[in-house]
Amino acid sequence: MVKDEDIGKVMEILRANVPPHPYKSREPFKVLIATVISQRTKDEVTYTVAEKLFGKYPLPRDLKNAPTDDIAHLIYPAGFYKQKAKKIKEIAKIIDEDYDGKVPDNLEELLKLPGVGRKTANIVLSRCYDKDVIAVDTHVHRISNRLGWVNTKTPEETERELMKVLLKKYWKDINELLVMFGRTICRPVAPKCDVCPIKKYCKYYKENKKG
DNA sequence: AAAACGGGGGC
DNA sequence: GCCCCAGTTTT
Repeated sequence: MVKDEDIGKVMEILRANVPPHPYKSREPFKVLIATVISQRTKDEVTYTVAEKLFGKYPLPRDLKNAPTDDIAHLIYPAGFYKQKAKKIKEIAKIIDEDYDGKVPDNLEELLKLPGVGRKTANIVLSRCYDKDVIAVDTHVHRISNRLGWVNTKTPEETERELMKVLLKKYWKDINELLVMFGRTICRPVAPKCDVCPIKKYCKYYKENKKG
C-alpha cells in the first residue's frame, strides 16, 4: 500500500522540478484539436503545427470550411496527417453545427467525436473543464506502475486504480506532470534513475538499483 | 488481439 | 538504420 504522505511528497517534488507543459492554452477547442494532433507524436512538433493551423483557421467554422488537403499540409510534420486532417475537419463541423461552436464538457459526448478516445477526452475534461478525471496515457501508465502506485496491465485499469490511490487534489495535474517527467527522466527505456528526484519513493528504483 | 496510420528526432 | 512518440480505429 502506498502512503498518502509519500504521494504528496512526490507531487511536491515533481511540481518543483518538472519543466512546465509546453502548451499553455486552456481553450477547449484548441486543446481538443491540439491533443488529436498530438496522438503518437512528440509534443514540440505537435504544438508548432497546431499554432500554424490555428493561425490560419482559428475557429471551428474556419476549420469546417478549410480544404482537407490544406489542413493535412499544415499538420504534415506531425505524422498521420491525412487521417488526422479528416478527423479535425469532421470535429470542427460537429462542434460548429451540433454544439453551437462549444466543445462538450462530458465524456460521453466527447467520445462521439472522430479521433477522440478516452485519453484525449480526459485531457480536455481535466485541463479545460476542471473535471475530476485522470487522463492516463502511456507515460502515466508506465510511471504509476514504476512508482508502485498501481500494479496494472491496461491504461483503463490504471485509471480505475489511480482514482482509488490518489487524493482528488492530485488528479488534475497528474497527467501534465508525469508526461513531462516521463519525457525528461522516467523514459520508457533507460530511465535516468541516477538523476531522478523521486527515486527514494520509487519501487522500480529500489528493485533495480545496483550493488 | 493485432495491424495500420507516419514524419521527425534520439541514439 | 532502428525505435519511439499526450492513441484511435479497423480488421
